[in-house]
Amino acid sequence: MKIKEVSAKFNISADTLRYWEREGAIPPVSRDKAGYRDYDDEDLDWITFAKCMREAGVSIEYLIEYLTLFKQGDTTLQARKDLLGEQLETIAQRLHEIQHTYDLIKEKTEHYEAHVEGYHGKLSQ
Amino acid sequence: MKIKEVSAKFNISADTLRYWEREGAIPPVSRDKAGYRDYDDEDLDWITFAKCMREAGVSIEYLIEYLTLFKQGDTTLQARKDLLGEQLETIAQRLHEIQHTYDLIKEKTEHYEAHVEGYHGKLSQ
DNA sequence: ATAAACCTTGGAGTCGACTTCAAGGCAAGT
DNA sequence: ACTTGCCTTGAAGTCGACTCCAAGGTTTAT
Repeated sequence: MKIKEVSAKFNISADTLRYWEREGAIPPVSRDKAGYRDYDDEDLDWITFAKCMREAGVSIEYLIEYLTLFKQGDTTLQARKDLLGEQLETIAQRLHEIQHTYDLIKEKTEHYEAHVEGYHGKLSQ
Repeated sequence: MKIKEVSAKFNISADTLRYWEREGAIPPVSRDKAGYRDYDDEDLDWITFAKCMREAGVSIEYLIEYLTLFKQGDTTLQARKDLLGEQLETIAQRLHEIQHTYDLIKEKTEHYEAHVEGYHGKLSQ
């Protein structure tokens, strides 16, 4: 799979895909005879993972750290688990913050609902 | 309330508080005779709001837009409600993304749990 | 065989959100 | 009066995460 297709499939710019790879947030993608990136299923799995993590606000640095451990093999299983656990904590916290804000805005919009109606009422009387 | 206290209370740097005000993400704070910022309850409410929103990933630009409408008075009630509704949408989406990532990592850590145990098992036998 | 549409790399540029700096004013304690 | 600590402003600097650019190679269609 070439970079443009991957870009379309994940809705991530080709530049970003190259950037992630350059930085070491995903493993190096193998190239075809022309020197073009040719993504295999494993590469796509890494992109899925990276995309999820980035969407949840996890930094590139963390991804690099995780991949670095991963490349070092089985002896880093515990370290990787710890790293993920740490992220899980952070994400859970973020989740609650956002939930909190969601509730606040929800309430605020309902408040507005009442006010705007009141305002319309005034206008129509 | 002086800037340092506010900074401590909200755990937001004084620089950031000044930055938000300068940008128009919160209303101008009145000054005492010395020219120092003196935050009143309303100011604190705005900071609470801004902090919540920022934590949920809402941009400074949005806050400026909201405050701009707010300053224009009651005629912008509907516009403000719309703006908040829009944000609510975005935040709900973000919430789901993060929830999704949370589940994924949770699963992954459990997976690791098994593997690490397996690994320990191998070692201890 | 030539153009159009891909791809490559290295490096520079951008953007949002701070953060730091420089130069200086006020204020409370000794 | 002097030091220490907090405050002010405007401007410049930083940082993370892209995003764009230049120069050039490949592939596909005409």
